[in-house]
Amino acid sequence: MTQVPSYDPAAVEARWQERWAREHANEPDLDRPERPFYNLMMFPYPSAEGLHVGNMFAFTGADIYGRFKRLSGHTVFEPIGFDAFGIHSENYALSIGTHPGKLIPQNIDTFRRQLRQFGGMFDWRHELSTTDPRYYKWTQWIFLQLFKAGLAFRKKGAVNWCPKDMSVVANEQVINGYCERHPDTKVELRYLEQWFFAISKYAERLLENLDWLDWSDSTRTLQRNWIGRSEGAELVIETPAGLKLTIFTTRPDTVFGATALVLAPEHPLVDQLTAQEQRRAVNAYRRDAQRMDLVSRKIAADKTKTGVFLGSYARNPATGEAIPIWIADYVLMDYGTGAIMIVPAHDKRDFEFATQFKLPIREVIRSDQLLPSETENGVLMNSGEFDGLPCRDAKRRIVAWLAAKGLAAPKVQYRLHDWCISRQRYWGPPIPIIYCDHCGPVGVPEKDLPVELPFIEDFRPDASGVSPLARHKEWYFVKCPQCGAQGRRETDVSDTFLDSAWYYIRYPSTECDDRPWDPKRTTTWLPVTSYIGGNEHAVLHLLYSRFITMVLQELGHVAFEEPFPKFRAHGLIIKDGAKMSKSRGNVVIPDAYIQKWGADTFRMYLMFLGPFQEGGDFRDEGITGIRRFLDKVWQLAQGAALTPGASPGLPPTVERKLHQTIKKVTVDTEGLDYNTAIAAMMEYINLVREQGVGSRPAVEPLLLLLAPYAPHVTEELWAALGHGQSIFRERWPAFDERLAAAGEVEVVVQVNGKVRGRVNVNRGATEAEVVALAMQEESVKKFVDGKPVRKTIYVPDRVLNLVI
RNA sequence: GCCGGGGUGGCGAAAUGGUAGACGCAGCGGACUUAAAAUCCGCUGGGGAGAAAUCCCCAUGGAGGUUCGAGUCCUCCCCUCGGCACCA
Repeated sequence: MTQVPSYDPAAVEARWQERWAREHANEPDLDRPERPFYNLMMFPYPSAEGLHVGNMFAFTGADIYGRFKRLSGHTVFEPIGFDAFGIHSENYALSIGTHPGKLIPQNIDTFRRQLRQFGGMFDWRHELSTTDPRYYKWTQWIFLQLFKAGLAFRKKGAVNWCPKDMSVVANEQVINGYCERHPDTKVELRYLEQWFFAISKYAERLLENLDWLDWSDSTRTLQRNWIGRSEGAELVIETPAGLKLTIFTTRPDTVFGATALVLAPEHPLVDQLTAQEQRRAVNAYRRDAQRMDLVSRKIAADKTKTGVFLGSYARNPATGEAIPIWIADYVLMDYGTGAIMIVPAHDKRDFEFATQFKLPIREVIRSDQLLPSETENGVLMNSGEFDGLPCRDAKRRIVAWLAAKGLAAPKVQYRLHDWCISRQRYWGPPIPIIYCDHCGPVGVPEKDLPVELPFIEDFRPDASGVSPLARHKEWYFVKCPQCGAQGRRETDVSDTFLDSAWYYIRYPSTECDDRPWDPKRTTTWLPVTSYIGGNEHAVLHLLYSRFITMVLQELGHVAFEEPFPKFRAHGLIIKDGAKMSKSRGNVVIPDAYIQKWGADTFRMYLMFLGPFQEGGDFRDEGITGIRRFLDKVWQLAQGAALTPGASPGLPPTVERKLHQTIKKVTVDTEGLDYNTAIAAMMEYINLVREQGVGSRPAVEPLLLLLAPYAPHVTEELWAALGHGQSIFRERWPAFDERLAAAGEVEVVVQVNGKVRGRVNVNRGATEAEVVALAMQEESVKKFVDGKPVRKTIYVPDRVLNLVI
């Protein structure tokens, strides 16, 4: 027997990576695709640490899917790029005393090398970086489109200010009141004028479309919760002095039980509503509330309620009774109208507040539950003509009754806030606006784009609330494009999430310089066919991208309103039971593993760890199992390559297993169930080896099934078997349902639901035949014990249950 | 507090309401070897009976229920991970 060459992953992988690059094997003709398939994965932020295992896990899962689609006859476009602007990069550059403009290109080089090494099917011709002026020129252009449409506007308001980042951060970047990037730093409340995008106008559409998007349920749920739709009513509350206040409630049915009106401390009508003798107390309380950052206010949820009586009264719109007006910091100015009616009997917080300040508690709902009850399943009481009505009906009836008096209107309220995109930092695309004393904020004319980010050495931010760019007068002062007077540039840059909100539209058109994207390419390739990424972006990137796409569609720039009709969330790779993070020091860098085991083994190992869509705990003990499997494949294929002459056909058991395996791997790969697909291939090769069938008909289909998972070694073996062209130009094997079905099956015989025996029958045997056979089995007879069989249940080809 | 996902051998995990634990790791025994590694073969949830082939009982976080039959469906509870959180 001739000796087969041994499997040297490093050599095999280097050879094929070089060849793929040389032959432009992964750069499809985007203008003449066959069944185009846009396979997108979330582009990485090029950190200094390099690609970590979490990235690899995500990219491998997406890459397998892309390669599978390519073998299935699609022209697959699988681009990659770098989300390289942003505070992450800037902070890191600051911490090591370098400039992000120098740091980022180095990091990108590292990422490129790593991305090639793991064997991704990337089309490098279409690589992009958000920091490239050729890219962010169009990010700025998108800002201008929103500005022109009135969807980008300036607003002064309470914003989250991170003292470490020395910048405003979005609501989405605040976690429990702490900065997303500085878990030990509380975010402060500041009142600043900022640029906002009117995403809340799109709340309903963003929510509705979730019903038909083919997305992981987990992601859809996260977005729904984030948008936070509440149905209720706005009620108008009048004061004896004739002032009108609007409150929002989801429980208009409880209005008869409202015993006080409570406003947020910042509410604009507080001054007017405060009686002379309460002025000092009220002002003191307001000052305290102002000083408090958002965090303390949020954390105060478990603390005793605080508040101050304004000394004035309003009328309960239902009863006409005078109810006291208070301010309390548990009422938030940025939700609803900043004012609420309190119904202590049927709301936990209102109950706490009323108890604290000895306000009356009036029950208006009767239910079986203990009080105070927040039930919506009760029946009204103490509510005049509405007594006896179930809550649901009462809601409608009471709103209609008050509406007739001009005191109510149905209202849908969302939790989603407008998107604050201003950042008082350096490392981002400058917001393309010029302030003019005569014309106000004026958009930079499109012909003058990009507004290039100047290279400045002193990019360090300060606590002034003004971007470092403002310190550079030559850049800062500029003529107003409208009237020619001296104007000033906007010195804030935009949020990184704006960069990543449209990169997928740019990818197919990276060559374009006169337009953000080529219309024909865009029609061919978008929306994205399949998007795979992490749920950590469910409410940031994915929501912003949907919003930007909706706006672009409305403005006529693209023809689709949803960018990602199909999205799958992959799981999280954790280490020792915890999320990987630099602070925990448990980040796994893949390079050493790839060096030791090879990219193919590492790819498969990551996919075998657990279900792709659930993730798993990274531990490297199991990796040998994958390597042993690839060694077996190598031995088998090389053996077949060395066997001359015509190959004999497969024995029936192997042939059946082959078709079962093709079926299983096809279905599982399509469903991203990679762990079970790999298990099926292992079962197959175990059988082939046991049966000693090392021939081409046994091996070649296996190589095709394995190719998306282990692209390098399968290319090598495919070539060794004498094929002149890349395995990725071949076709995915088809399975024959009849061959996959066994001729003979084992039917389990149960007596009263317990397994008592097994009989072998031909597939499709009748119930009578199976019963007859079963009754001859000693083990079955023993349990039937001569008693009459009362009932038989037969599941064809699977199980027979005798009930006695 | 609210909304989701989970809880199955020593470990990672599999199971359209139909043989629980496929596949892999680790472990044990054997072959090869001076030896080790690698490789190959066998065993491997717990308990019990038997010389053995085999056979029986128990077992999917806990307690009930539906069903001929439940890891899977229903009710209640416990634990855990993730998201949101004074959102009216």
